[in-house]
Amino acid sequence: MISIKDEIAKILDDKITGLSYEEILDIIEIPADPKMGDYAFPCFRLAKQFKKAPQMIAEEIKGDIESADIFEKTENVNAYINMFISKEYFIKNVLSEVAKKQEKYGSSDIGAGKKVIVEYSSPNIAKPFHIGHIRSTVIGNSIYKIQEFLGYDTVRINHLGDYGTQFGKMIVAYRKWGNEEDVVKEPIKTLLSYYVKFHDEAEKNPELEDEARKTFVKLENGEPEETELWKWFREESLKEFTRVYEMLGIEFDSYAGESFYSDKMDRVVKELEDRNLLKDSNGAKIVDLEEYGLTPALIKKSDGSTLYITRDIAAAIYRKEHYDFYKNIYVVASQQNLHFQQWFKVVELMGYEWAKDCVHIPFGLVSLEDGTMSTRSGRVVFLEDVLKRAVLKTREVILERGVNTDIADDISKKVGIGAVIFQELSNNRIKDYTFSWEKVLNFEGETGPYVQYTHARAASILRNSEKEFDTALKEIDDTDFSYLTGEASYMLAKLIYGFPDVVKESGERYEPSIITRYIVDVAQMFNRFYHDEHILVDDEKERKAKLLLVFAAMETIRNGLGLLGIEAPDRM
RNA sequence: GCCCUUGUAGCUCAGUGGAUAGAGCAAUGCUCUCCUAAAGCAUGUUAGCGGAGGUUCGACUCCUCUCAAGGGCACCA
Repeated sequence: MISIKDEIAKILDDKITGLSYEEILDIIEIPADPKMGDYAFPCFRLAKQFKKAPQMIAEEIKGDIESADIFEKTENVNAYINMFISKEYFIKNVLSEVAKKQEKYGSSDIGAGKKVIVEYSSPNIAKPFHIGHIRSTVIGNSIYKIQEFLGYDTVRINHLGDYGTQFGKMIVAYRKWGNEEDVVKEPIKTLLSYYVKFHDEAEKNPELEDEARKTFVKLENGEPEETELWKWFREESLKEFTRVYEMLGIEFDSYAGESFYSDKMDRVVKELEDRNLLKDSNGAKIVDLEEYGLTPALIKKSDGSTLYITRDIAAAIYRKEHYDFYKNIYVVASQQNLHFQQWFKVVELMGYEWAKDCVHIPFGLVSLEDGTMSTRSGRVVFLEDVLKRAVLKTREVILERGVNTDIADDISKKVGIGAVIFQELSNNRIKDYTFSWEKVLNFEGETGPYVQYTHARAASILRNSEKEFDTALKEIDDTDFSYLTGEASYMLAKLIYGFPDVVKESGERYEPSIITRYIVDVAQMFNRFYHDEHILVDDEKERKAKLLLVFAAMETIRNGLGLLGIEAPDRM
């Protein structure tokens, strides 16, 4: 696709002395109101340099460029040079590009040959997968998809919380009160009940804590019995997590969790010692970070055991050596900001220049209407329940609308789950929010179902005129795009044109909501076009041109939804 | 006490220096003999962007101070 902005920059660069091509490119903007043009070049910045009033400069430059054939017209308004692009030229440019790229439209190869690791989801074994976990899971998945679309080689890592003293507790509790059948039947719930019981009992009988610690040491030392139990807990938990991942359509390349690094931590401690970074403090070993304005990083407890900061450092080193990443991304709650700042700094002090390539992508907190979530007190909303209810609600709506029952199941899954994901990815990830059933089950306005519905409408039109659309695609060079210069169709084409930049921006900022917002805009504009203009008109040339626009809108929405991890059903 | 984040319409949120600050929800009215009404259209002197200073030709956007809410601050992860 021809970059219109580049074309304009070239034209301006020929006429303006004293500004580089890049500077010009940087100044060109898109006016807030399309009535003011497709692109604008504000001249205020040039006033000092040229020692002239901005209005005059604008007038002169305008005179120099107005004859260029990509412009329909140019205007000078309050020192802005407003440029109107020739509509047919513009539309042809965009629609040809979408027709050529199709499911690849919006993608890029800027990441070619570079490896990006995305760590996300990372639930704790034997603990419920609740609504709080949706954030890392869904945001991380979308970030992975966006990076991949930008051409990066990606590795998806689920850094399971499968290690630590808690497993000593679990093993002790299981041996005391557990039973195999219950665990197999309902692993998470059962294991959690053991865990809760352990804490209750430990209050009366503190020796249990000791026993748990000793048991964890046995596990660390690879004692067969403990290892066997631990493996079993892990597998049973994973089965349950996998069920949710399947519903969400999420996969991982690696489930190397905390336990995977258990034998890789001595090396970290040794390197820290060799570099004289470790200090004794109240019997514990720390890295003092005071001169960087951070509290100390606790590497080893006074009892000699390690902490998760050490595991994260070991994991990062392993990943660098094993994958040689270009970026190492952690999609983890903002509560852990300090933790990441600390260990990124420690890795830097260890002399690893790649410390700068590690990025923490924080996100805000989810709370419930009656307060923060608490597993122990039962104040928790299970993610699986949310997904199931969304699917059920969708099914009701579908049946009301008289959709064929044999496709109802498939569609209600795609739409229901899509609604939940879409909602999650609608706002800037840093915002906190309160979970509400009413909100997650609302399907009107700026929601997933709205966008999917728009896509289904477009798909339906193309289905109804399949053969004609095929020939329109083949004969795209002969298309008369003047039929698409109406307000809604031209604005729609302009929006579609912006998709590749939107993908890049959301990739650079690790912000999926940019795409969510954008596809809502595309859907809104498509719906306006759909109402304003009849698409399957009698005139063949007009019909073909319109079909190409419908196709471009549909592809853009479909590709955008794909980047969010949401399916785009062809009918609903 | 220190550090981080957030504070924009009744509600939920967009808007990472540029032209009169935008959506959705909620409210009222209208549009299905016409490509799917999970849609579209119209109606708000709806907020001057928590507050005060400053930088800039220009600030919701950058800086300083301040208020409020959330999170974090060593042997949990």
